[in-house]
Amino acid sequence: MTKKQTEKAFLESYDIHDFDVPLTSVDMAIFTVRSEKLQVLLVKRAQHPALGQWALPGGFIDLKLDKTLMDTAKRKLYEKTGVRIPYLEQVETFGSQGRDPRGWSVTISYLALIPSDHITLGKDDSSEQVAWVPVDEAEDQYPLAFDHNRILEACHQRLRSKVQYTSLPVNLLPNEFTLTELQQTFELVLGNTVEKKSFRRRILDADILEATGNMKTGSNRPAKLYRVKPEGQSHFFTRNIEGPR
Amino acid sequence: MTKKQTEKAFLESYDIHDFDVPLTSVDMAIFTVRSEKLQVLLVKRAQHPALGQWALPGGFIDLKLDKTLMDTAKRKLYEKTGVRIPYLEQVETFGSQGRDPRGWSVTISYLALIPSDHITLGKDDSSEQVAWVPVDEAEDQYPLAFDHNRILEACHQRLRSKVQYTSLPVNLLPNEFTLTELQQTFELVLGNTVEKKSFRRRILDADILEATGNMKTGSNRPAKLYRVKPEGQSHFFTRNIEGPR
DNA sequence: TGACTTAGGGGCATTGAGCCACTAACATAA
DNA sequence: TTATGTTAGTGGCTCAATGCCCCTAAGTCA
Repeated sequence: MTKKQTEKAFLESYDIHDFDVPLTSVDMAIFTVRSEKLQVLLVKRAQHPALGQWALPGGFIDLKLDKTLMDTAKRKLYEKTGVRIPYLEQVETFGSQGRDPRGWSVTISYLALIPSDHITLGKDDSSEQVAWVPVDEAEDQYPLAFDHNRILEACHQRLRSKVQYTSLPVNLLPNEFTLTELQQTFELVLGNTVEKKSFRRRILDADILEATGNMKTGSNRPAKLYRVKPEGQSHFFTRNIEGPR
Repeated sequence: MTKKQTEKAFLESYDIHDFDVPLTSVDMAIFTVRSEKLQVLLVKRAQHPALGQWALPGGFIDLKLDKTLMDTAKRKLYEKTGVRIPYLEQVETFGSQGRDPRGWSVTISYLALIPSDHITLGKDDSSEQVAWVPVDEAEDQYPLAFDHNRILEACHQRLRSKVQYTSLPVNLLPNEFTLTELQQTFELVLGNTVEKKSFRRRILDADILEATGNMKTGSNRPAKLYRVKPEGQSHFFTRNIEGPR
């Protein structure tokens, strides 16, 4: 018997149902900016366990539909928001004996950023109650299901941390935006102010934006409109931005 | 019937064996410095699938023994190296339909750093063949089992990236070390040279080391010995280090 | 036409890193 | 005892990026 035949025989006799394995799911923190606040999407659980509690959207891997974990995340995001191509990044995997009453479970958490003008709730047929909640409120005033408060904090922390040295917040804005809007979005995510000149120098030197020539009009000098260059999605800067002391 | 009773009933009737779930495991890249090279621990698989191929150490979660994913990682690390308290960090979770011939599978990867003087191979009773391999060789010349080449690259990349702005490499050295040894370790991990003065300024300004007063003797000026301050395990710097142009 | 508001940039001060050369402290050999 | 070689450790200049302040630009509106 060759080694290959042996492996084939092994695989034929293998059945995962014979083993004790953890439950494995995907949960995600979907962020956007609404009413000048960083907000996160929550769903009210329509099923046991934790029925009726607020939770991060998520669910099990569909072994038929999904080819990768990212597929599961994309599917969930689309079901909840109707957004197909957002910024999506894996954050951290939580797994323990007690985090789900059903037993040993593992959840892979994802961070999603979607533009504020792309929100179309209710594509989902699960008839779950869905709400956008300011992140600070969600962290401090909502007792989320399972360990979702911890997951949310991990995602929020990752977001804040990456904003220090990347251009991530462009994914929270519509296609076209002004530098002032971009700066305000940075400030929202960072939670502190940013020095205007340093910010503009940094963004423009990074060469990730292109002006669209149009102007945004108001009762003052119009601002140039920019959009992200095709390959400029996630640029890394060299230093931090800090506000005035 | 109250809500709580309903949940209890739900949990009693719940059986994970009724569902299709992915296989879930933990794999890890254990790094150390040997012969002035960054090396990684590989094991030769003693079981199907991929029997006889080199792979990263890892295995399934023991739902009885392990309370968290970190426990699984610690247990595996101890089995292979005899090290109990290393630097251990979760890196990335890989999950897909095809990465394991047994079917849909998920693996949570961990990065471990152990001091070069703590290595005691063979605590394991699995009688697997175990080897330290220079990382570059492992990546380029070893066709690892499953998607372990990709996992190794992710861990290696995470390590290199974090060395840019943290003091991680102290975990690759014995308790006491000289600044020159520390610099050499940084250079090994980074793959390029580091400017001496800048390096020392940065490390000492960070205030994460304390001199032990002793000196290391040689045929030249003795170097001060340092050790990591109790709470200085993983300091974050503000900027990058770069070698001469 | 002047007041008001936000966009955008000029230019200097400050800070931290790169760099090189210099001194310090040992062993060893003449 | 002294010269020599080697590595440890530092002083101090240069350069580049950022912080900071304030000026100008370009609109609306009364």
